[in-house]
Amino acid sequence: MMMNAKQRCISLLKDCKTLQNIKKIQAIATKTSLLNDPFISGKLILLSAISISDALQYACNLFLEIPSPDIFTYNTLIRGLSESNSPQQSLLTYIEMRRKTILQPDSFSFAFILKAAANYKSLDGGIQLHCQSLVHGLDNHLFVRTTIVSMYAECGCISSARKAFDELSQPNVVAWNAIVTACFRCGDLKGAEVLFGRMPFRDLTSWNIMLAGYMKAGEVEPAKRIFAEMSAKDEVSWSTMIVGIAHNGRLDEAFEYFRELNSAGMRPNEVSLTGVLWACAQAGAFEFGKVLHGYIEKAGFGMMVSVSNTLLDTYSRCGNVQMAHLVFDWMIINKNIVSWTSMMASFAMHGLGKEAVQLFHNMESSGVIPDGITFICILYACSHAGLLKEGIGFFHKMQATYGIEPSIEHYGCMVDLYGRSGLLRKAFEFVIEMPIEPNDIIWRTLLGACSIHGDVTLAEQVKERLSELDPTNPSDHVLLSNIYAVAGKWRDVVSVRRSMTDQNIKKSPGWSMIEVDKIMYNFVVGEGSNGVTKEAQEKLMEIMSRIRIEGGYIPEVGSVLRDIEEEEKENAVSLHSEKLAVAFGISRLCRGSVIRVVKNLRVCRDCHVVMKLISKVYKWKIVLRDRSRFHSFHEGQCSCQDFW
DNA sequence: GTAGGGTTAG
Repeated sequence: MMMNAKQRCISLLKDCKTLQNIKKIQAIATKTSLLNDPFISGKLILLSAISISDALQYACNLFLEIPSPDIFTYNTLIRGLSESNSPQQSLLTYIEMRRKTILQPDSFSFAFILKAAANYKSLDGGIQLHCQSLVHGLDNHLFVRTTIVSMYAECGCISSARKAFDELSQPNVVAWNAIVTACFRCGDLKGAEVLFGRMPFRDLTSWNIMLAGYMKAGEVEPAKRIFAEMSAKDEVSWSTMIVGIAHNGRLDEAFEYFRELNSAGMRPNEVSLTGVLWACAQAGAFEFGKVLHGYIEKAGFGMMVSVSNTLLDTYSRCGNVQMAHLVFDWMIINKNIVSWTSMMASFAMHGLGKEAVQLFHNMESSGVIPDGITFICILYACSHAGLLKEGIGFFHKMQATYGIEPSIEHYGCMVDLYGRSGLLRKAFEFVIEMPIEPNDIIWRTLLGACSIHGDVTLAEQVKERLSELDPTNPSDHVLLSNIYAVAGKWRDVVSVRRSMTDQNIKKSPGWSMIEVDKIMYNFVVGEGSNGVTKEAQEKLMEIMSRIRIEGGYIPEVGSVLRDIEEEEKENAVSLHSEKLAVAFGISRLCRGSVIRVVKNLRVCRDCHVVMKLISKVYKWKIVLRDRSRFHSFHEGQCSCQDFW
C-alpha cells in the first residue's frame, strides 16, 4: 500500500528516538511542505526537544521556521522545554507568545508551563502562573489545578499545595494522589499517611505513591509492609521496591527482590534493571552484572540510554574499565551527557586522568555541551592523577566558556587538586578566599591532604574548624590520629582516642566484599569466626609469612590507632578486612582470575603495601575499590602510583 | 493532533 508523505512522517515519528531520524523526517516534511502542517511540525519539535542531547537548539530553530504557529504548536514547544534541562526557556516561550501573538493560553498551556515552574523550582514564577490561570478562568480546571498542587509541593510550599487541593469541590483520584505525593515531597510523612487513610478511592498508583514516598524518606520497613499488603502489583511497584531498597543501601535485599520479581512471572523493565545494576555497581558484583548484561542485550534494553549508562557505570565500579569503554563505544548514536560524564568518571576512578582529559576534548568536538557534573568528574580526574595545570584550566573554562557557576563540589575538587599536589598552603588560602562558606566536606578534603603530606600543624588548624562544624564525625578523629601516629606523636594519638571514647564516638567498622561464584562475601574487622572468616584468616597467615620471606615485607604500623605494643599493632593491621577478603579470594578463586574487592573505607598504607607484594609474589591481579577510587595491583605496582 | 498523580542513569 502506498503511503502519502504525511502518513510516512507519522509512522516514522512513532518510534523516533534520535536527532538523525528527526532530521530525516524534517527533510521529507520540508520537501513536501508538510512543515506547514501543525501536527507534523508540533510533533517534530516535541520529539526533538525532549531528552535528546543537543537537540534543544535544533527544536527552537525548527520552531522559528513555522510561519504562524498556532496554540497547539506553542504548547508542544512549551511542553518540550518544560521537560528539558532548562525549563526557564519554557516560561520565556510562554511570555513571548503572550507578547507577540494574540493567542490565548488554554488548559494545556497552563498544565505544561506550571510543570516547568515545578521543574525549575520557581515559587515566584509558579505563583504568577497560578494568578494568570485565574485571570483566564482556568484555575479550577481539574488538570490545571492538579498541576498547581504538584507545583507548590515541588517548590516546597506544602501549605499552598494543601489550600489548592482543599478548594477542589470534587477531587478525583489523580488529585488525591497529587496531594499525597505533595506531602511526601515536603517531608510530611504523617500528613501523607493521614490523607492516604482518608482517600475515598484508591488506584494502584496511590499504593505505589506510598511505596516511593517511604523509600525516598529512608523508611524501608513501612514500604515493605505496604508492598506485602498490596493485592495487585505492577511493574512500577516492583521497580520502586528494587530501586528504593538499593538506594537505601540494602544491596542483598535488592538482589532478592529482583529474583522475586522474576519468579513472580513478571519481566524486568528498564527501571528495575537500572536499579539492580546500580546495586551491582555498589557491591562490586561483576559476575552478576555480566549476567544482567546478557539479558539486557537479549531483551533489547541496550537501546535505552539510561540502561546502557548504568551498565557502563556498573562495569566501571566493578573495576573493569575496558568493558565500560566497550559499552560506551557501542552507544554510537545514543550517547548523552550522562554517558560522556560516566565514562570520564570511570577513567578518573581508575587513575586514567590523561584519558579522561582526552575524552573531554572528544566530547567537545562532537558538539556535546558539558554541565556542572561533567566538570566535577573532570576535576576529580585531574586531582586524582596529579594533573594540576589541566585542572586549573578546566576550572576556568567552566566559568569562562560555559558560564557554569562553581558549586561547593567544584571548590572541593580544587582543594583536593591543590592539596594532593602538595600545595597545602595554596589549598588553605583557596578555602579561605572562596565565595561560598566552606562546609565540613571541604575541610575534610584538606585534612586528607594534610594526612598524605604529613603536615601536622595545618592538620590541627583544619581539625579545629571541623570540630565546630561536625564534632562527632569518627573519620575526622581517625584521620587526625593517623597523622599523629605517622609522625610518631603517640601522646597526641592517645589524647584523640581518649576524646573519642569520652564523647562516645565510634569508628565506623571497615568491611570488604568479594564475589566468589556470583555470591558476595562480606568481611568485617574483628567480627565473627565463622567458617569463611577462619578460612580467610588461615590463608592470610600463610600469605603474610610468604610475602615477608619472599617480598621483604615490613609492617607499616603507623596505620593503627593506638600506641600499643609493636606486635599487637602488627596484628591489628594484619586483620584489616581487605586483607581477609583478598586472602579468601586466593583461597577460593581459580588461578588466573582477577581478585576484585570492594571496601567501604579508604585503604590504609599497610594494606596497600601488602597488596602490591601479593600481586608480585603470588602473581595475582588484584582490583581493590575503596571509598574514593580504584587500585589495580599488578606485578608489585599499583595503578594509583601510590597517589591516593 | 497536546494534559494532571507513582519507578530510571553521571
